[in-house]
Amino acid sequence: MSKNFFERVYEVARQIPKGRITTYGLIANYLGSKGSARMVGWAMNASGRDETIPAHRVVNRNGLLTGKAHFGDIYQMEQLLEAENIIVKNNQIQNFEALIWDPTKELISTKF
DNA sequence: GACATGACGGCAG
DNA sequence: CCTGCCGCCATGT
Repeated sequence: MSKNFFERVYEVARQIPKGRITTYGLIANYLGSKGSARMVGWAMNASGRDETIPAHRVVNRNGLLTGKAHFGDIYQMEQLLEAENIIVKNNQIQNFEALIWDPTKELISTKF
C-alpha cells in the first residue's frame, strides 16, 4: 500500500515543532526518497483533508508559501504561520533559514 | 497499460 | 543573476 508513504509524511509533518518550518525536500530526504520532493507535496495535498496536519509549516526550499493556494483561503497559511510567530512577507517566510527544522538532523527516530 | 499532471529540487545555459 | 529543462515517484484519467 503506497498509502503508507503518505502516513510517513503525516507523521513527520505532525512532529514539526510549533514556530518552526521545514521543506518538502527535507521531508523527502528523511523519508529516503531524496529528490522526490514532489511526492511530499502530493502527500500534503492529500493531507489537506486532515486538519491535524500542520501543512502550513511545510514550504519549498525557498521558503515560499507555494501551497497557500491549496488552503481554504490564500491567507490562511500566512495567518497560521503568523500565529506561531513566523513572519511572512510576500508569500516568503522571513528569517526562513533560522526557522528550518530538518527532520534528518533534528529528528533522530529511526522509525516509529 | 500508457499518458499527463503535480503544494519540488537541482543543474545547465 | 535569472530563466528554463530534466529528474523522481505516486495518483488520476
